[in-house]
This record gives sequence, C-alpha cells and structure tokens, in this order.
Amino acid sequence: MITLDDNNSNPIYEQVYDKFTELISSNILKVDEKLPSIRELAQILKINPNTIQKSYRLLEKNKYIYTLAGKGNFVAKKDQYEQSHITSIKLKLSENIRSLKISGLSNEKIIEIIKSIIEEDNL
Amino acid sequence: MITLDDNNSNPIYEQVYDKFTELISSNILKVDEKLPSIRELAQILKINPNTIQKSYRLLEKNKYIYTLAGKGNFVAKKDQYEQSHITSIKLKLSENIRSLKISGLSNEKIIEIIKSIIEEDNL
Amino acid sequence: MITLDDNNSNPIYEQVYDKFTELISSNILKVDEKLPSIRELAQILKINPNTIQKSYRLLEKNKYIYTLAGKGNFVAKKDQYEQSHITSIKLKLSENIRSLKISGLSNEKIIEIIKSIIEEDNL
Amino acid sequence: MITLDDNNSNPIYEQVYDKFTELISSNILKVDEKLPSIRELAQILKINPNTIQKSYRLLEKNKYIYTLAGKGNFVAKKDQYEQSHITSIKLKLSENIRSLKISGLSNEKIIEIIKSIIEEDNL
DNA sequence: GTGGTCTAGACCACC
DNA sequence: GTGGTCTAGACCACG
Repeated sequence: MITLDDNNSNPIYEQVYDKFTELISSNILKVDEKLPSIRELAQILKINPNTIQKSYRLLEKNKYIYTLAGKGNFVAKKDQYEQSHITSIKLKLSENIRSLKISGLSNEKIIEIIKSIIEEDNL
Repeated sequence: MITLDDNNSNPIYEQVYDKFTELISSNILKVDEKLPSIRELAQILKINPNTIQKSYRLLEKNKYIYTLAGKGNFVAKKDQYEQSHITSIKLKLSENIRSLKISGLSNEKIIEIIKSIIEEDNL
Repeated sequence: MITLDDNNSNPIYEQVYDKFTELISSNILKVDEKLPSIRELAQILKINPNTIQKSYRLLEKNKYIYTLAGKGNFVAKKDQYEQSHITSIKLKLSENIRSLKISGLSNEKIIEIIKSIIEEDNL
Repeated sequence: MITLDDNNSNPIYEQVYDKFTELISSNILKVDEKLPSIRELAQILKINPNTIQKSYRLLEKNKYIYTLAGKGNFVAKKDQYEQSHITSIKLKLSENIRSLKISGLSNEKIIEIIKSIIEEDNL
C-alpha cells in the first residue's frame, strides 16, 4: 500500500504523509477506515516508529484522519479536510502561474500549456 | 530591490535566489547588468556574505547569471536559462494538477479553477 | 583512505573531490557504499566540516554520490556519472593534443608520445 | 591578434599568456619579433596595464620572451622554451590518461580514443 | 549522529 | 574594489 523511494530526498515522514493524503483524497482509503498501526507500518517499511508517528500527527493536524487513543487512527470525513486541501493546491498553482506570467507568457499561452498538461497527464 | 521575509520558512539563500530569478525573468534586471556585489548586498540585507554567495552560485549554476572573479556578477543571456526555467515550472504545475485529479475534480472543473486564478491574479 | 597534499595549490575541497572520484571510478568504493560522514572526515583530515561539505556537494552535483539527509552520503550508480566523467577527460585530452599540434608536432610523433606515456605509466 | 573572451572564467592574465604561447609556438610570432608594448595592448584590450605586465612576466619566466629594458619584449629562441613547454603538456596528458585507466579503460581503448581525437581535430 | 543552514570573520587572487 | 576559499562554531530538522 505504501512504498518509500530511497532516492527521494524528501524527508521520509513527508513521503508517508503524501502517500496517505493521496490514498484518502482518491477514496482508496474510505471514511472511518482504520489506518495501519504505527508499529505495524514501521516494521513493514523498516523505518523508525517515531517517523510514522510524525506523519500521523501531521495527517491529524490537517484533518485527514482522527485518532482514538488506544484504538487507532481513522480516515476523517471528507468535508473535514477537502476544502483546505484544495485551497492549498490552488495556492501552489497560483504561485506557479505567477512565475509563468513574470517570464512574459500571455494568459492564453498559459491556458494552452495547462490544457496540454491536463490531457497528456494520464495518471 | 530585494527584501527578506522573516516569516518565510524557506532558507534565506533560496529567498534571495527566488527574488533574483524574478527580477531577471521579468527583465527588470537586463542582460549584462551587474548585480549588487556580495558584500554590498549582505550589508543591505544584514545577512552574512556567505549566504549571498550561496544564492549567487545557485543563480550561476542555473545560468541566470555569470560571474567574473574580481569584477562581479552579471545577468546572463536569456536563452541560457529560459527553457529550463519554464520546464521546471511546468513540472510543478503538472504535480499540482495531478493532485486535483486525485481529489476527484473533473478536467473541466480544473480548467475553470485555473482560469479564475489567471484572471484574479493581478500581479 | 584520503590524504591531503600541502604542496598542492588546488583548493582543499577540490583535492578531496578528486580523491573520491578516483576511489569511485576505480570501484574501490562500491555502489551504495557509505562515505565517511562530514564531521568524521573533517576530524581525520583536520580541516573544517564546511570544506568537506563543499566537496560532497560537488560530488553530488556530478552524480558520483547521492545524499540522504540525516543518513549520510552514498556512492551513486555507475551510469549516473560515467559517461560525463569520460567525456570531460576527453575534452582535456583534446586541448592538450591541440597544444602539441600547434607546437608543430606531427600526428605520428604525438601518437608515439602517447604510447610511451601509456606504457611507462604503471599506476 | 589577441582577443579576450568575457565568458571565459580564466583570469585575464592567463588568457593573454595562453594566446601568446600559442602565437609563439605556432611561429606566427617569430624569433626576435617585438611584442606589442604593455600600454598599447592594454588600450586595445581595454584592460589594466598591470594585467598585461603580469602576463609578460610569466612569459618571460617561462622563456617564451626576453625583455630589454626601455626597448620592449621580444620572442625568445625556440630551444629556450620548447622543451619545457612540451614537457608540461606531457605531464597533463599523463594525468588524463591515468584517469582513463582508473575508470577501467584498457590501453588499447585509450589509444583508439586518442587516435580519433587526433584525426577529428581539425584545428 | 546525520546533513543543511547560517554567522562572523580571515586571507588570497585578481583588477 | 571584486569574488573564492577556508575556519570555527552555532542551531535546526531528521532518523
């Protein structure tokens, strides 16, 4: 379910966080579904439990999951995180588009680029 | 010309780098124009000369500027960096769009969002 | 493993870089093998950690090693750097041969010189 | 006769030195021919006379030219510099060939490479 | 304990 | 004056 990329220079806790936000946003992990326990996942990925702990705290902070002490970590309801999630992506998009404008590209040219990305991008 | 944002968690050398890529991309700094000397800029921003040097080395590596030892740092020709600059932004855009798709947004919805960003964004 | 030459006018960080490219090219340091930590090597060579870091950054830039923050620096896969490594040497050879031609040596004479170097050179 | 390359990161005095060693080695400047005066050349190249001075001192030290106080700088006899000139190039060649050996290339492969350089190189 | 960032300040080569 | 190199040492994020 989760795999790590050794050549990725991002911190491990962030990689784990990103994987889970993807799994949750795309509904592969469904509302109220239980995430793997910290110790279990740590063993599977052969990393330190503290690292998983950090990822889970971050997911909780951003409302992707909720924690029940002694029971585990569970996927939160969509509306808990969805808006903030999309808003944060919009913010990044906004910065990138600003960069393209600064480079002198016209609005039309930018939309053209975006469209080609959306269509080519078969993920 | 250049200001630092204390609240920004990015490394200082990156903030300086970003400011200059903007000034250069937007043609405010023109080809062969001299950048402030390392020491001078360090004094103005009240940071260490080594930090500026790191920014300038990064700018040089990415072909935004060229360095003449004993003379200073100068804006490079556009075609030296422009393509790689835009390509790297496209890459980031591509990742953000992928995130939106994963969140379940349709292509039409995404283009709508982009258009609203482009038009609102009056920079 | 690594020694410095006080009489060498090259910057220390370059000497360290050169030693490692040799150790890696000659397979004495093998793929994924860990390099000494920055602090450790700095202590052994009695130089500043920043200087080692500069060497390691250069090795990373040229794909000889990859860096995992908090874990260490490791030898990269051969194909990451090999081609560019040999190409850069060819470039230098080309310049030197050009110099000999300019001095009036014939092609035959040059090949003769090269052969004698290759055979004498028992490294 | 002499031109400078602004994009060349080599020190100017070295560029000037290199140009003259080429002109002298290739017999374009002939024995006992007078070099341009320091001030004259400085004006033409729009650089500081001290810089030319440094190049000429280096040429003199390496026996490419001889200086007559109050008269000028003149091309020295071939045998004054030729041997040391060629020896220094051999040294560089030797280092490059050593690098190729370390990378695992066989003697035969190296000679092959050299031959292709010599033949392609139409300078 | 690892690398990443940053400071304060020195000395050098070059112009 | 300029940038390039180097030192000594600090603080932080990460594992």
